Amino acid sequence: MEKLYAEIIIDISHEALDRVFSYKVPFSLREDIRIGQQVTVPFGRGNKERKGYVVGFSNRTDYDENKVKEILRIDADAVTAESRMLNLAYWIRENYGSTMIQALRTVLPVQEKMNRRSARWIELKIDPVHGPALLEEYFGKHYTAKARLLAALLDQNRISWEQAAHQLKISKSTVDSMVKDDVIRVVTEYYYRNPSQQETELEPPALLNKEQQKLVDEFKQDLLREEHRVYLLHGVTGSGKTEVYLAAIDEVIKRGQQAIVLIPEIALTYQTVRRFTKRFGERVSILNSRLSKGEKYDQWLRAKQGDVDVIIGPRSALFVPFPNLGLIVIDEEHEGSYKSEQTPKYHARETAIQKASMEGASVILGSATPSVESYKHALEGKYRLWELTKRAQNAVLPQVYIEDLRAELRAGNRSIFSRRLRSLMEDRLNKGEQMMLFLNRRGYAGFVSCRSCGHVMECPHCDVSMTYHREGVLKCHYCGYELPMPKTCPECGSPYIGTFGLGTQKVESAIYKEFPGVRVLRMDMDTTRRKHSHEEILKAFSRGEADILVGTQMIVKGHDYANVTLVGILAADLSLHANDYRAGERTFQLLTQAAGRAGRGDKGGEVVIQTYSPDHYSIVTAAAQDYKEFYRQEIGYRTLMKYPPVWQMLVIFFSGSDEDQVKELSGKTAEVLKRMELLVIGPGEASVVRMKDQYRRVVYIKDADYQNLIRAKDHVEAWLEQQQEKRNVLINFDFNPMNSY
DNA sequence: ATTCTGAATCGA
DNA sequence: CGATTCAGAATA
Repeated sequence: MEKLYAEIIIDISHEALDRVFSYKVPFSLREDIRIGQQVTVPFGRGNKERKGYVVGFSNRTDYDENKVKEILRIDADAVTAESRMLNLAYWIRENYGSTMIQALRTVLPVQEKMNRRSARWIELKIDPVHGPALLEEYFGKHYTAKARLLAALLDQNRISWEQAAHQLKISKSTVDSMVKDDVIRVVTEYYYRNPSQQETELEPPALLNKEQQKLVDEFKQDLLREEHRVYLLHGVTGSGKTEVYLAAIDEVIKRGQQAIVLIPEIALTYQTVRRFTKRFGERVSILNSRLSKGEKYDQWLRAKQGDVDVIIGPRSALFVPFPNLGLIVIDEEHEGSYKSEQTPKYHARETAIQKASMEGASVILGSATPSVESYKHALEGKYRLWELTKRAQNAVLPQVYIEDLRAELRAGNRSIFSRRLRSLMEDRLNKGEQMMLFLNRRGYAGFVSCRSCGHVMECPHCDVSMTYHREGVLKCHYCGYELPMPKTCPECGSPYIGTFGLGTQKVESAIYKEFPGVRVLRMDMDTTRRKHSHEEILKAFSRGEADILVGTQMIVKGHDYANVTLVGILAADLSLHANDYRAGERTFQLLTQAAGRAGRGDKGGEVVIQTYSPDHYSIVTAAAQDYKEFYRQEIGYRTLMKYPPVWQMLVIFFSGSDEDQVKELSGKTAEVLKRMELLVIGPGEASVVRMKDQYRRVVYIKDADYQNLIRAKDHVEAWLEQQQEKRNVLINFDFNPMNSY
């Protein structure tokens, strides 16, 4: 096609500009211009220079030809989005609701080309046999600098530029002169900045057990037949899922293809990367948000040029431009962090499956507690279900006790530890074994209220109760606002103002009080704010510097400690009564994982789950480590309540500083939707009515068909466009949300 | 998102 | 009557 006109997306995120604009391609650029390139174009009345992306070409235009402007230039130092990335961006925009430019920015994790790092070396160009003669000549002429360099080069055949300059005191003019005489040459070698920097020796692959081997064989068969499926690998903790990933990746690499490994949290990168480098050596790389721009660009380039086979990283690593992608592995696929918090709110699992189908690659989803979504797909045959039932290295399941906190209270036990937990803790302290106590709330106490009038201290910006921290401050966990703890009630002046509920800080104090002399480490958002504090605390614990590790959910992820033989979950109900439909699932996952921390060595372990709802199916099935029964109960609840994955759900979220405007717009939107014969709930207040001084309202839509929800989103977007009055209300779409609103 | 335009309002 | 402000329109 003649490239007379280019279709350009302008780099401005606004719905009104979220379409293509035609520009003339000047003759001088016709040879070089490509789809996906970043270009600079004049835009608007002032012909202000703007960046844009080429998304297509045409030899005619529907627009008034006299008004069509010319592309100014191609931005050579920008990264190009290949057409497959553009296609994926279109898909993300369609399925999650965003502007094209937001979707493009998502699939282009690296935006800008960085200078390559290089090293310069000086090498001998003449045959070394002529060296001594030349050296004589230099000495004769008192060319001392040249002689020094030549002598050094005869000794070791290459010398770095830095070494020559600093140690041998050779100036650039000396080098230039010798290069001119064809005695030496200067070579420039480019290298990649390497963020992983792990010197690990290669290890032979571990022998697979029968179960694992069967799955890997099946994977091989499918590859041979060019069948690219999605596999759900359901394996109990310690059943060797990673071995299966490694073997599958090995197969893909043998075919000359590459693999992406997604992991839920940056904190786990180090451990994971080490296992992969032990198997695949240098050809493994990482990509995450903590890398510098230069490091990111280099990893991106290595992948693009086929210099790495495996890339490991969180959600965003999905968009690495491998030339021939063969496999995407998603470890701990149930994790909420795979869903983006920013627009477009894409889910990495769904997006990975889409990407894989576009590029002819396979997907392996792995988890000990699969998401209800994935398990449903697996049972329906949409995914291939793989199961690993045997724990490796003869490890045994821990003994789990459920302790009813109501019964404790009736028996006169007012401590935060049940009688059983307390006696087991004493036992472990006597034996010198370690334990972990888990509580899903940081701070000292839940909330602060007045015993006389019932007034609860709330954040002035957020309509949530504030949390007491031991330093005598009240903190808002939503916006970070802090207040000194008042001496008297600000409402009635009564001095009887006090703390209620339980936080990790209070647990720590309670341990010191009930077990004097015990060594405790606490790990939560407040103690891990510094960059490596997370790893430092865990390392200190594994070195045995504490008897008890107290923490929020961050302590239950990964990390095996042979000496931990007791895990206490102090209040399992905290996550159970969160007001969203995933609360039961999250509780099950949390408890299963926490229980999995006990007895990773050969000592066997015990787990105590303290709860006010000992009969709840999430708790009972987690204690029994019975995923299938949990799924049966959970899917029943989801079916009954028309929740995902049985039905599909779209949340439209409104927020703004003017409460009336937010109310009006959300109300009107709901009316528009109700006319579409959709199941519309709301508008209602968000669970946090006001956050950072912004009023928040939500409308929920449910439908059996996801496509209908996309249609609803498109309809609302079009309708909003028509609304004339100036909008000061922010509107967000979230499909099948992971967190509550 | 940003800029330009023309109408409405303001101050003398 | 010119200056200033503001809503609205257009962006190729």
